[in-house]
Amino acid sequence: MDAINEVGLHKASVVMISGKAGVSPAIINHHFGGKDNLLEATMRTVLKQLSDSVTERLKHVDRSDVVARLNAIVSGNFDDTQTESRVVKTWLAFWTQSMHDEALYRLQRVNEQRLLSYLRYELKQVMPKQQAVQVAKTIAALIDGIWLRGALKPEGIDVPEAKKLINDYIREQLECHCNVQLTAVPA
Amino acid sequence: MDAINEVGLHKASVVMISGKAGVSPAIINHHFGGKDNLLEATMRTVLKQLSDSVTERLKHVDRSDVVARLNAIVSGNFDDTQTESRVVKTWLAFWTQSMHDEALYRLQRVNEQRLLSYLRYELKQVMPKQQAVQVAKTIAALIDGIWLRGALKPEGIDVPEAKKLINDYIREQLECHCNVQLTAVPA
Amino acid sequence: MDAINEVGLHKASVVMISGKAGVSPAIINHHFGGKDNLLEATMRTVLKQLSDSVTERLKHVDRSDVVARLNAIVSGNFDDTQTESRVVKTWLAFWTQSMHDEALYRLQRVNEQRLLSYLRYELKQVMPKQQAVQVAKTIAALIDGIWLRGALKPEGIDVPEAKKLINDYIREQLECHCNVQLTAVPA
Amino acid sequence: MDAINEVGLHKASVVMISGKAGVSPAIINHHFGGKDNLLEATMRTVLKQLSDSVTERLKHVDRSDVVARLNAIVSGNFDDTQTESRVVKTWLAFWTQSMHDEALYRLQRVNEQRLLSYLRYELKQVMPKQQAVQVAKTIAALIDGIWLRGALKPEGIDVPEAKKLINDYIREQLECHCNVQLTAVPA
DNA sequence: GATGAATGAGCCTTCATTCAT
DNA sequence: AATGAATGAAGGCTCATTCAT
Repeated sequence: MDAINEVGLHKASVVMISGKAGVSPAIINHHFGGKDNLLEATMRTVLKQLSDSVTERLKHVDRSDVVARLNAIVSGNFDDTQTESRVVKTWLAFWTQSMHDEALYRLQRVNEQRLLSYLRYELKQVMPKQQAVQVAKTIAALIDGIWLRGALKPEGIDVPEAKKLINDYIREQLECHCNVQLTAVPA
Repeated sequence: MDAINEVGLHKASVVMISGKAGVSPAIINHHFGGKDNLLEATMRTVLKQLSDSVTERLKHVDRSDVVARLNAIVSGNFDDTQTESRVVKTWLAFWTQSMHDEALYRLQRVNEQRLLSYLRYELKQVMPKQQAVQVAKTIAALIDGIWLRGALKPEGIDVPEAKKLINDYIREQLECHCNVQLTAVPA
Repeated sequence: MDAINEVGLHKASVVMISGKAGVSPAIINHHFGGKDNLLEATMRTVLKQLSDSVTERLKHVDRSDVVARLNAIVSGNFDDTQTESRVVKTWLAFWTQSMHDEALYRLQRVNEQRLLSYLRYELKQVMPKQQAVQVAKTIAALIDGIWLRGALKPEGIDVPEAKKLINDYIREQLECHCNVQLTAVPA
Repeated sequence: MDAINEVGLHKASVVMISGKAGVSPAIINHHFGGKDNLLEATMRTVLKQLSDSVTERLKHVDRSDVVARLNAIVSGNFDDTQTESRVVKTWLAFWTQSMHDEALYRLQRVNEQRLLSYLRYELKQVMPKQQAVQVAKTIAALIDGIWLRGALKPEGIDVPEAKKLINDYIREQLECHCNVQLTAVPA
């Protein structure tokens, strides 16, 4: 990730990467079986961290407080581990690459669906399924859109602002359109 | 763009590109001065088309109908010229590359600001400046987020759904929070 | 020669040369039939100037004043037309190239012999033939050696010093070893 | 050097050179860091051999026998390692190239100065400093001039004749003009 | 006579990968 | 498990030269 951060995936040679890691280039092939697989392994780590960030936050939130749970999901997506410059650039390289690499594509797809699934689950507590699907898509798009726009700026992602914009949307969405209480009745 | 679509920017060699264009590899360097500059020139064309898509649509909308104008801007961003697979993949490669190439970065920055500027201008007709800034950011993020999520799917971008999600947000935003009429009074 | 002066023969492309000349690259091939032939034509011009420099000076010197005639030959070899940086670098490129190009080699050979011939002719007026041959070789070597050493310095050739060193040698040679008068008796 | 000998520096491609060496082209860049640096490394070797040739000969000559020491220096400059065709052509290519390559130029400059320095040191034992400087320059020019003229002939350098011409000059110079003994008095 | 557009061949260099140690 | 040396394949780019105009 440090190599990608500095020169981009394309110019991050195995020699450079192994140099930063303090090992020989050969060992990378030995362990990972090629540069492509190294990127895949790297992303598995990052995706695991993302998953952990979200589940960890959800643990500490009451299951019936939908807004808080949605906020927790959003917050997890903007965890420090995901907004560092080196991670952000690796993500973008991963996305670009996933369009031409089956293994990476599957990884990306799983992650994409997981976010939607988390969001839908919560939203369905307080609104009709069809609407929940739509709002989930919108929230997911907001997360990715803000994340992407932040990634493309040298200042990086403004995490507090990101959370504010998305959480504002969530609150308004539930206030304006739900004739239900914002806090779901416990199942 | 066809070459990027098929194998990605990295593996799209000058020979492959020139082959698709039916010319010699040398002429590409002669005219564009290298592969990097070719990508830049390509993106200039795409960005011009995006700009044209938006301005063309705005021309046919009453200046006082803010919602319609915002919808036109959104629609322009999902124009056919921007949602083709080959264009979408080129965009993503461009973004990734712009993080390590000054010339590309400037291009990307200009485009980013232009969208925000268009959105803010319209929103300020019907809401306080500070709020307009925020809503503009949210709409921009939605456009990019939905665009990105669509880009990463093999089915491509679902344009009608994209417009619906974003326009819903716009309508709700103006209905819920503006004590002004949705159609601005003519100046 | 300007192109060679700036970047060396190798990197002096036909485009660069034609640019400096204010013509199209194609015309160079049309007129000279290739880059190699252009170098040959250039050297023919330079060699003609060298020849003219010497003969012109000899015209103004009494045929019986051997020392003065030798000095004139030396002086001709350090004429302004031969000691400019652009000419000097072209000469050196020519020499290097002449080892692998038959046409250039012939040109170089003719010039080499001409100098020796001039020198021998004069020296034989005042010393035995065998000795004249040797001294001629030494003078020729001095001319080329000083010229070369000057060529390799950024300050260029110090012409007055060059002439002094060589003419000193000539004078001493004729003073020390010739029991003949320094001025030959008219034939 | 074999490649330069056969086709000249320009046409001596890395592939040809590596072919002659029985290795892959890539290893040349790996070890030397490019074709330019390979030439530099080659010349360092040649210059070291030249330096060794001279110092080795000087070791076996009495410090007080100035003529013999000068002859030794001359002889060292016409050592077998310096007069082979492949070395001679490499030298000439090196000179030509040194005019447009900073690293090569420094190398060339050091070598040039070293010869003058050696010569001056000996000459100052038997003549005034100012005169020693001049004679040193003349001897150096003779060495280079004869070397160059020999280089340009297909027969190559006639080493015995070269030494004779230069040593004759040295002897005459010391006989004619020095009111000192040819053999310096021991310090 | 002169040119601009275009090309094909070739070169230097990079780099992921292999293999003997 | 780890490495240093080495390689083969490929890529971007340059350039002398050609050709229709």
